Amino acid sequence: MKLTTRGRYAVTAMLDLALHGKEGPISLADISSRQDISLSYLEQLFAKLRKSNLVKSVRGPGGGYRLSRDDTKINVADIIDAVNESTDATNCGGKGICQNGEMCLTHHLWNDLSTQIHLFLSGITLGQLTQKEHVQSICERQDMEQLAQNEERLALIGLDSGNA
Amino acid sequence: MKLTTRGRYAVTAMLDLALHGKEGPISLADISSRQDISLSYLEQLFAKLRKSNLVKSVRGPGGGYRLSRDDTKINVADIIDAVNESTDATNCGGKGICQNGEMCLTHHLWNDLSTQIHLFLSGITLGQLTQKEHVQSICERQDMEQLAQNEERLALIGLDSGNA
DNA sequence: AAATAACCGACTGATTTAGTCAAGTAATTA
DNA sequence: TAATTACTTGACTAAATCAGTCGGTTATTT
Ligand code: FES
Ligand code: FES
Repeated sequence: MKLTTRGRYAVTAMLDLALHGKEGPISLADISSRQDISLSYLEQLFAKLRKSNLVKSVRGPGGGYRLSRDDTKINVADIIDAVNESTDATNCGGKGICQNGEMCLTHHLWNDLSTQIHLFLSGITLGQLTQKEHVQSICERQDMEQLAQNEERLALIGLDSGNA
Repeated sequence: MKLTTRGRYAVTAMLDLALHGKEGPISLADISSRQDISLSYLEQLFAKLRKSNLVKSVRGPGGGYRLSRDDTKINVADIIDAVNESTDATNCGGKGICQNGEMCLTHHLWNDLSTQIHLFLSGITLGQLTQKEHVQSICERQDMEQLAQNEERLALIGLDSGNA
């Protein structure tokens, strides 16, 4: 079992995609500004997500990423697996060979924990998450913040071109 | 959420203690040989377990460690916490302040996962584990192996003193 | 006194994380 | 077709963490 910022970022970014990608692809720059995740790091993560067939990319201006299937068909465990963070809690990878070929004392315990975690995470789809009202309210807040940032940026550009 | 060899070793060692410590303290050397865990590393782990009041130590010859309370009163989550591997899956430590002070999109998800994991692990006591028949059979196997090793060792010592 | 076993702190090599950087490739649009 | 935009790829890095070692100290028993 491993759950670090990487897996959390991946799920967050995918949820952002599910929330905003209803029409047309979303650029990583957008996700980066809304979710405060480094653009370069997102690129790394989306390379893996694409290899696992969870997203499709569209190049060129106006391009970006879209989910490769319906958001009700993508669950959280899928995403975590895709970025190489397993939900397996055993040391042996489920093989029961910890103690030079033999099974260690606690193998069954970690195995049970693994199935527990996997059941939970694979039972939650992006579609379900988008329906939760706390997710929707946070999403709205983030949209507002991004809008404000854009206006600031535009104002700055206006000043710059005025001065230049 | 973090679960590495450290937490697994700690639980394994504590279970070994529950299984063998019915009468008298058990030395770390014993646990080390039965469970194939480095003695020095065990010392490190037991320092933490002692600080968390899960074990009591007895110094001197014949000394070792014993559980500081009944094995039905110690659960797996206790042990994992003691060696600094938390069962918390959030990034913010449950505070909801991931995104510069505000709550991130996926906070609730990780929070739910955390309670899920904690419920599971805190519901399993060492006492329960010692009752499981697969644990008992592995325990027997390990006892046999240790016995065999000791005999080998004694035989070697016998030869050595014969030659010296 | 000698043996035993816990205690302590510093140290290490290897791995992993989170993140950056720079060069490249593909698709639009003017 | 040229310029632009945005994804793609791979190499690189600083910092953190892990698993484990080592040497020495203290307490207890025989
Ligand atoms: S965790 Fe599977 S054998 Fe130890
Ligand atoms: S995990 Fe709690 S706010 Fe992000």
